[in-house]
Amino acid sequence: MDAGQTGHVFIALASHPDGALLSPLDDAGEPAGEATVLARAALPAEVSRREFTSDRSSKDAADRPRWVWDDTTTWYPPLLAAGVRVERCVDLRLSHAILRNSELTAQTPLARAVRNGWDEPTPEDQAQPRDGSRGVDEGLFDLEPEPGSERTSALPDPVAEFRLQREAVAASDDPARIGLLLAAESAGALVAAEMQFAGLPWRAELHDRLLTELLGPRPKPGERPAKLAAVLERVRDALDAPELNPDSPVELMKTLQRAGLMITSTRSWDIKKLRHPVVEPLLEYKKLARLLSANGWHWLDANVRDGRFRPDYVVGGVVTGRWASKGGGGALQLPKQIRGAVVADPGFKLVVADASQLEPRILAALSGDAAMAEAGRAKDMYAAIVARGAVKTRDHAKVAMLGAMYGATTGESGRLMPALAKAYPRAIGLVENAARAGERGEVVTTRLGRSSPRPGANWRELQAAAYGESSTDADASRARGQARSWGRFTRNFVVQGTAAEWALCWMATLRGALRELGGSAWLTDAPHLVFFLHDELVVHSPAAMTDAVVAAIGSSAIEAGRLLFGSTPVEFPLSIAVVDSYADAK
DNA sequence: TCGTGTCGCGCC
DNA sequence: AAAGGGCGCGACACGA
Repeated sequence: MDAGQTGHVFIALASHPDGALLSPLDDAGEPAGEATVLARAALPAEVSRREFTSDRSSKDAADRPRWVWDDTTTWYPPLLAAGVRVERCVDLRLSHAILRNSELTAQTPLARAVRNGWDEPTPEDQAQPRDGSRGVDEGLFDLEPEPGSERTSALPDPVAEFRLQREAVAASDDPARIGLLLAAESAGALVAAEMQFAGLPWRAELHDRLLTELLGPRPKPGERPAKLAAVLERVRDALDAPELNPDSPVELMKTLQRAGLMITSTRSWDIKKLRHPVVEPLLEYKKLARLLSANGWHWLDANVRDGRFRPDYVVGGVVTGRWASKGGGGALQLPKQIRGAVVADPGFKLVVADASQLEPRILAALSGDAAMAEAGRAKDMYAAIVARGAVKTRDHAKVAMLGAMYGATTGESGRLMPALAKAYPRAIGLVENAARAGERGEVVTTRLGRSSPRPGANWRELQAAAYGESSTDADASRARGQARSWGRFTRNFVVQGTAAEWALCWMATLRGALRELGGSAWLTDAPHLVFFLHDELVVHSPAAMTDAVVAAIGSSAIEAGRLLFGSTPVEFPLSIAVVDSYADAK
């Protein structure tokens, strides 16, 4: 992957009454050839032609096109469905969101412009009744949309926007970093579309078997499965409450209190601390009930088709730059209990890789703390922290590092902080500074230039009021609490956000390597990404090619570290497993 | 009966 | 071993 700074051919795609308008552009977004109009139906063939007439074997990639479009989620799926992949793109909507907020581009015309269509969420996110029905009052002022024009008016001219974006990058405090971030984000958008197209291999019959083992056979609608019902009876007996419905927190809390238990919540973690015969069956009930409602037969029916689970990934859906998912899938929360349903196709393997202790390593590299970076060279960073003598045990090292990144102040984690700060002053100083900035309402920024949002109007009013003459102690206390809370957010933002950048670079680099490995084979016949979970990814690969895939995953991780940090002593080790079933990884 | 808010819990 | 960050979702609670 590269930052797209120089030498590339850009081709903007825009909706047009007759189909699509193709506009060749140069680095600055100025016309670099004649614009042409194509019928939509002719677009895949033309995109394919432009991709393949590029000289793939050349080391100089200057003539490979970079497709410039408003939104990857609207342009790319139809191309994939037509059997056409693209190598690179510029996703203007995602790029705009980054440039609009980044401290690195704050002084540019793009960032200073009034909010416009590019600041709106992607069209799919806008309210649309799920079942297609409309309320009676809706539509009174609706005009009949012209055929094919639904999206045309959604976003302004992509060529003008692209020009503004190139200008903003060039004028930024660090064009290489922000350029890399935009390239990585756009590559992520391509991966997300390709992963949804390919789908995660999912064996419904194995899922059903897992559910049956844990819950009992699939019950009639409205009934509890047998094993869940049995556990429920044990809960009711233990509390002498034959009608109890533990799914109701209110009811459960009252019943527990009636049984003499001092409790103010019904969370498993709180219930675990009680000593009462109900604890064991109740925790068991909660676990099984959760499985049934979140990933039971209903989930299976709704989300798995033709042996594939195809989640909706939302690139940049989290303010820190992590991905989110939407729809009933819950793709980023797949419980370990059901991962046994994810099984490679015949002749294929799953290559599952995750970055070990990613966030503490990111902090070490980001801060340039030589002592922590030294620990960050080790395969087990926490053990290395113990070896330095900062803390006594590996568990302490882990809890202390988590506390440093999340902002723990109390408990064991809080008590360990002074020792950690003494051993690693620069690293801890970095997160402390980020926290103080947040408490003052200021913005913090990741390694590549993604900036945190500013706190909302309520927060600012609360802070201002705390300093007013009529403020009470309660006002001041509440304001302090809110300020610290925002500080914990900005503290975590720099680490989580930079880790997300590392993961994006890792995945984008790997995507390119897998494409090389696949040669002329179509996406799903060659090794291809099928899942991504913050610091973990899964490649579905022909069994004969897994050695090469493992090597590519490793070299991509090294490249990601180099892209973000240049030369750093910190290493980013992976644990990689080649398996048939996802449940067998780790 | 509906939409919205809260809780609890899955993942990192 | 702690209760600190980020999410999405289902179920329940509640008010219109």
